[in-house]
Amino acid sequence: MKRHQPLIDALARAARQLGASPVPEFKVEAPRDPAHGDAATNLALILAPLLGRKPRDVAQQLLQALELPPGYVKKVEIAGPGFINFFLAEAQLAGVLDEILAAGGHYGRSDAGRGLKVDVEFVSANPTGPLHVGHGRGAALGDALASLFEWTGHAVTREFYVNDAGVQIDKLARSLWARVQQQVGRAAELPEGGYQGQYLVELAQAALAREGRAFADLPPDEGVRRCRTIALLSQRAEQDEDLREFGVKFDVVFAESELYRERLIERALADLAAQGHTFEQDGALWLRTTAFGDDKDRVLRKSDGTYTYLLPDIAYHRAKHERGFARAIDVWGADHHGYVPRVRAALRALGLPDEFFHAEIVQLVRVMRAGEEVRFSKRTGEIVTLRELFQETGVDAARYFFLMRRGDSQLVFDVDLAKSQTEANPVFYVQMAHARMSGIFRVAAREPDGVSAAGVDLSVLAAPEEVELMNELAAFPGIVTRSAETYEPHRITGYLEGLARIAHAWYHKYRVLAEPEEAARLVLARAVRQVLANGLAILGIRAPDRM
RNA sequence: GCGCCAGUAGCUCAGCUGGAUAGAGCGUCGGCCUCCGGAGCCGAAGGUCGUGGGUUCGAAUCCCGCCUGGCGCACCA
Repeated sequence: MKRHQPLIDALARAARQLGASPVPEFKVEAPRDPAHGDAATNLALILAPLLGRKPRDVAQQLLQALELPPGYVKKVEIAGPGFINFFLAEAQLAGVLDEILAAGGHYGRSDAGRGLKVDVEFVSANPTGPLHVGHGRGAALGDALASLFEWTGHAVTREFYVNDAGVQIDKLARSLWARVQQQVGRAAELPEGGYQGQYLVELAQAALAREGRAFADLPPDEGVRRCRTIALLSQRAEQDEDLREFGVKFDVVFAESELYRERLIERALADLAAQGHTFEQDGALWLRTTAFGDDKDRVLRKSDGTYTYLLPDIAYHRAKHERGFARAIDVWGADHHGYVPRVRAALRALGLPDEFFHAEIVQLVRVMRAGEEVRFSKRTGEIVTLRELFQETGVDAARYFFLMRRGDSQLVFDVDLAKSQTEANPVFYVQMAHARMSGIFRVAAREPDGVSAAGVDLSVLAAPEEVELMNELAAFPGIVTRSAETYEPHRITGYLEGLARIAHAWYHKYRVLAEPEEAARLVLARAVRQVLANGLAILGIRAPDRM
């Protein structure tokens, strides 16, 4: 049942009695300021112009017509321009605690997604080098989004796409071959736009050590071919290991080469052509994406006969649809955002529904250390790798920092703050709140899960901080739903910081153990601990019992 | 030039399917340790919400113009 449903129903009935038919949409929500009660509605403000009366008069009449279940509210008042504020009875407020204890690790889950199959593709880094901090942000965000969809009742697949068939891999292979030659003292130059990172030097040394010096004397074609396999496997293995340690696990790793092997690319091309969406010009084959919302037409097959990247991507997304997904969500870096309209247009051309494809764009990450920006550039070989970052800050802090800003705002990652063990560090602050709640049970020598609300008088939880806590706890399921709907995990971090703040203040001001309110406060402490843990679980961050 | 994203406190950012006095953290200043963890808590100062219009009873939030920054505008990926 939706929160405050009895209130919503009663208000709607009252509105009908005043002659509003149909009843317009109105809100019942928790006011920002606790002094405005536990729930407030703008119904009178909405109704006033329709009824041609002043909002406060309408509010007055609504209250006269309002019939609520007995014992539901403690106090009702008309405030401001015509808001109606409700102060709920303690027993009503405390109902959320029963709910949380009963649901446990499921509190906040919903079936809003009705089992819809969703594919979340993220990271999808080219296998041409180590993962950097930008990939880390994509990894944290994609994983959290996937988790949010699970929490809202979707059937989720986490997917990684490997570009193992493009020209970048050729460059990588030839770069490695050049490094091999250099290792044996030959003057070889990296190819134009090749990969300059130190990791290829190390890989060349490892390859020579394993294959022997004869490896460097292979014919160039054969050597490059071998280098391609060596580089691909080694880069993929390293990326997988980084991701594993970062706490991200993929259900599917899909290789571009599979699209060729399965002839999905030719099929996509043939279907597009058969439907008359392609044309030839200047020796190339074009897709008429302008007919589907793009601002210019795009080349599918270049005049040299090779395909552009767009075509495999079309085939790939269509394959996702054919695999049964109702939604395909791609987490992409900001440098790819211009690519969205043409993919969308192409999928329209193939007749896929518009809501099938969603690209979530992640803006760039700047790393700050000791007040200065740490520069990184893949081209010059100087980079901040994801691994370096999370080894320094810890995985929890890194994930949290990547998630605490909206994806479409640029992120300044303060390494010193992420490492600090103080209240200034939000992830520490939230985890500390969980540890403190756990500490109460440790001192009481009780298992948190053994605490029950049965037979406990929860109406003694009447302190302002306690009312605020219960309202905050009750808001959690709505936050999860909204966060999933808007693709915004940062709503969860913001919520957790708010909940932690109230929890710390409550903990500091009131004792739990050896007080007359002990039984009720233990119930509250368990509920707070549970919701903190659930929120952290969505983000893939540990909820420690002690720090 | 065109497109996307952003511009909110000294700094980093929330708030954006319109709602009450625009919030948090950092930093600054000032309080609080017999007491479940002071690894914490409480308070103060600090804002023309880039800017100019518009819609509305009501705009940080919606619409339009302009300014600034990032990214993108390939027969690259």
